[in-house]
Amino acid sequence: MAGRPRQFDKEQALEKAMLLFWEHGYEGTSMSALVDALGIASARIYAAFGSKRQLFEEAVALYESGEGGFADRALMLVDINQAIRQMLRDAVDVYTLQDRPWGCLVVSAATGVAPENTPVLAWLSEHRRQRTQSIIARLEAAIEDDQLSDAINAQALGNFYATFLHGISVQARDGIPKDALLAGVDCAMALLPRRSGPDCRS
Amino acid sequence: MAGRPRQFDKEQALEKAMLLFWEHGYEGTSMSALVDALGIASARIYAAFGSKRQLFEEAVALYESGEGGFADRALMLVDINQAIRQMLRDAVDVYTLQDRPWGCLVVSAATGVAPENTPVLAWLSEHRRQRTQSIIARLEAAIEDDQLSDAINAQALGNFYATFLHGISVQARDGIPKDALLAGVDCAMALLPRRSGPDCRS
DNA sequence: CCTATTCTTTGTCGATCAACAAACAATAGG
DNA sequence: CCTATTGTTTGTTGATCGACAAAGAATAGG
Repeated sequence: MAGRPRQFDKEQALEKAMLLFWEHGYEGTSMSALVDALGIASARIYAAFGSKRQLFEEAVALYESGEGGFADRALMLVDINQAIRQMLRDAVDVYTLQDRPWGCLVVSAATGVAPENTPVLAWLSEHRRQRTQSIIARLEAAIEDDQLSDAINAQALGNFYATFLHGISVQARDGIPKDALLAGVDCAMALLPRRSGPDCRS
Repeated sequence: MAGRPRQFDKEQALEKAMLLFWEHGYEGTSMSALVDALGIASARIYAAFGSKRQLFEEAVALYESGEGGFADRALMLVDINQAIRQMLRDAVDVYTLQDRPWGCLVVSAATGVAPENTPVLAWLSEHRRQRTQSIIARLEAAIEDDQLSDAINAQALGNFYATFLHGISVQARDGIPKDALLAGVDCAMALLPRRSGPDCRS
């Protein structure tokens, strides 16, 4: 191996890029904005990441391995009630962090995109659908596990929680205070009974 | 009064513009796209509407006087249960119309905007906050009216429904089928008791 | 008909968009 | 030290962005 060593921290640059995409979305983040924020020339960005699109995808991967991965982590809890509650509370936490853009990168960056960039939109949409499926799968596992009554419609309830989760992102981006969001979460949790109580049969 | 009469239908043009903004957001809709869709030169658009920004605001007003006004209309129903249910079901209806863009214009057009256009973002955010307040006000009126127990926290429950409502827009835009969304709505309605049942105390 | 007023067309403005080419700089292996 | 390789800098590409100026076309009141 030979060649001149890289003079900037790629990981550090990627994180800065992620924050920009998080705040302004895919198209809202221009190359010149990236050049300013990362402190490196555009040609270097292309050399290191290939294209704006690839840089964005790496940024999303970084997001999901960090702040954005809360849902997957919470859903691993053995108790279904704790799992869902943790997921929603973490969502509120992450979406209202003081030194980060409000809301979810994967939700926020998705809309307001010119026709030529709709593939980006579809790609993010797939991410969100995946999240919905994870929630449904977790509920089904809980029913299998006898943590939840098998009278419960996992599909419907999972869609409900996914919808609510994505709604939190919109609300957080609008600056709705954290405690207001948490109060909403408490409401939503009332729909998850322990084998009896208010349910969500089909 | 004198002068050459306008040769195109302004209302018709505005509706086409609204559909474009609905689908692609504010920045995602370029002037040239508007020129193509409206079939009139850009200078005519500026003469008729002033600026892209003003055209957008007129488009949003048109949206809210039509499809987007379902929430205000539903919340006028005397029965609180019917009002909330109607609002959520109408949301699903409007956000999944076959010949319209999926999701809500006011939610979708808001994100993914370059820094110089953040005022547009804030303006739409204010619209959404207004919607949240309408829901809370309606719940408070129902408590006053004795339709709901005064043990209910209207603030929390209103935030919950607003969050869920905005989540529906995200889900609909992702192509989640209408019946799945309606199943989620049924879940959410279980949180609105008639003076007793599962509640949402503070 | 004449003139003031309004609409419409054509053309273009400077700025910015994402992307890259070519030249220069620095390192590694030999 | 030499050369192949890779990183960096500079400058520019054609396209497109939102916005408008200027000139021509069509109507009204007089």
